Amino acid sequence: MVKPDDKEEIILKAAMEVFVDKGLYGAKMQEIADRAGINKALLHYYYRSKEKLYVHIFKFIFKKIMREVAELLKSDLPFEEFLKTFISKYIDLLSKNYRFPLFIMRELSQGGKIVSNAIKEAIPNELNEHLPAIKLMEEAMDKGEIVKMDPRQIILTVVGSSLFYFIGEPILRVLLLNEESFDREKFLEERKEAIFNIIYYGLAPRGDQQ
Amino acid sequence: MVKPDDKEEIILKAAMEVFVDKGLYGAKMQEIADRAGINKALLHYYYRSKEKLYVHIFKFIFKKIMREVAELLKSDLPFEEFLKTFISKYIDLLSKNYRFPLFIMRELSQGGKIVSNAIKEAIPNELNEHLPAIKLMEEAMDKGEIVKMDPRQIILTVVGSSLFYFIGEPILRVLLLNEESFDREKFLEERKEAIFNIIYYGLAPRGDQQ
DNA sequence: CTTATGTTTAACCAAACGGTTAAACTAAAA
DNA sequence: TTTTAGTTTAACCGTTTGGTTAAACATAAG
Repeated sequence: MVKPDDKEEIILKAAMEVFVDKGLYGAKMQEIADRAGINKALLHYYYRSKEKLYVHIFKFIFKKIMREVAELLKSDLPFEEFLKTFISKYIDLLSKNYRFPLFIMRELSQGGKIVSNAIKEAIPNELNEHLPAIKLMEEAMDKGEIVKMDPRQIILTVVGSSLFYFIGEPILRVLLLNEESFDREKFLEERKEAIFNIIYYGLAPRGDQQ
Repeated sequence: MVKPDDKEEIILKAAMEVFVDKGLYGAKMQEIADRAGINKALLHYYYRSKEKLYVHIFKFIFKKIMREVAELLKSDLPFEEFLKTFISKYIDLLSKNYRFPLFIMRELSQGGKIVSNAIKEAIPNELNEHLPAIKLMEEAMDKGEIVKMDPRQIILTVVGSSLFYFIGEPILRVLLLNEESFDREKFLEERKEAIFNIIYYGLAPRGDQQ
C-alpha cells in the first residue's frame, strides 16, 4: 500500500544501466542496489533472481527496439524516399539508444539460451512473415528503378552501414575520428547522407548489366 | 626443464576460447584450466592473474587482427581492384575469425580501461598517420573515377557492410536467413559481390552532381 | 648421487557473490 | 485501535571464485 516513489521503475533503470554496461556476469546485484539507492534484499523482493531481472530487462530492451524498427518499416513512400527516411530515422534511433545494439549482440553471441523465447516473442509477425521493406524493393526492381538483387543483401548493407558507427565508436574515435573538435552530430548527419547516396545510386541500373 | 607439451600454448588456446565466448567476467579460471587439461594452479603459475591472462589474450587477438587488416590495406592496385580485393579478403578474414569482432567490441564497450594501452600498442603507425586506403581514394576522386566524398564515410560503409553479417549472425539467422538449407559460404560469396557492386557503383560520378 | 631449477598437483583460504530470513516499519482498511 | 498487507532493512548463509601454499615430481648440471 505504500509507494513513496515508483521503486520498481527506479530499480529497472538502475539494473538496465548496469546490465547494458557490463552484461549478465559483469553486473553485480549489490551495484544495482547501490545505484537504485536501495538495499540488496529489495531487489530480490521485486525480481526474485538476478537471471529473472536480466531476462526482464533484455525483453524490455529487445522489444522496444524491435517495435521501433518495425514502425520504421511501415511506409507508403516510394522506394527512394523510404530508403532516405529509414536511414535517417534508424540512425536517430540508434543515436538515442547507442548502447543497446552491443548489449543485444553480446547476449546473442553467447548462444542466447536465457533469452531465446524473449526473442521469439519480440519479433513482430509482420517482420517474420514478409518484411514490408522487401516487398518495396521487389516492386522497385520490377519497375526497373533499381538493379535486380537479393533484397537481403540490400538490408544487410543498409543496416550494417548505419549500425557500424555505433558499435565501433570507441575504436573509431582512435582510428579515424581522432580530432579534438570532432562534431558527433554533424558527422552523423553527413553519415546519413553518405549512406543514402552510396546505396541508392549503387543500386541504380547500369548500362553493362541489368 | 620439462616441457612435455607446449603447455603455454595449450593454455592460451583454451583461455582464448573461454574469454572470447564469455568475456572477462563470464569466464572462470576453473573452466579454462579444465579445457586446457591442467590444474587451476598451473594457470597462475604461467599467468599470475585472471586479468593479466585476459589482457594478454586481448592484446594477442587485437594485434593479430590489426596486423592482418593493415596488410590488406597495402596495395598498389587501382582503386576499383583494391576495393574488390579488400572486401573479399576482409570477409574471408572475418569468416575465419568470426568471434573476434564481438569480443573486441564487448571489451571496448565497457570503456576498455584494462586494455587501453594494448590498443595504442597494436595500432600500426601506418594506420594512424595516413591510411594508405585514404590516399587511394583521394587519388580516385581527383581523377574523377569516384565522386568527391569524405573518405571516412566510404571506409565506414565498406567495413560496416562487411562486418555486420558476422556481428549480427545469430539474430540474422532468425530474422532473415531462416531457411533450413541456408548455405553460409555461398551467401558470403554473394555478399562480397553485392557490397562491391553497391559501393563502387554508388561512388560512380553522376550527371546531377560532382 | 646430489643439487638446482623448472613443473605439476591437491588442499586450502579469504573475499565476493547471489540469495534468504526474520523482524521492523508504514499506512490504509475494518 | 487493531488488523492486514505491502515495504524496507540488517544480518546471515552456503557456494563460488580468484588466488596461495607447500610439497611432490622431473630432469639437466655439477
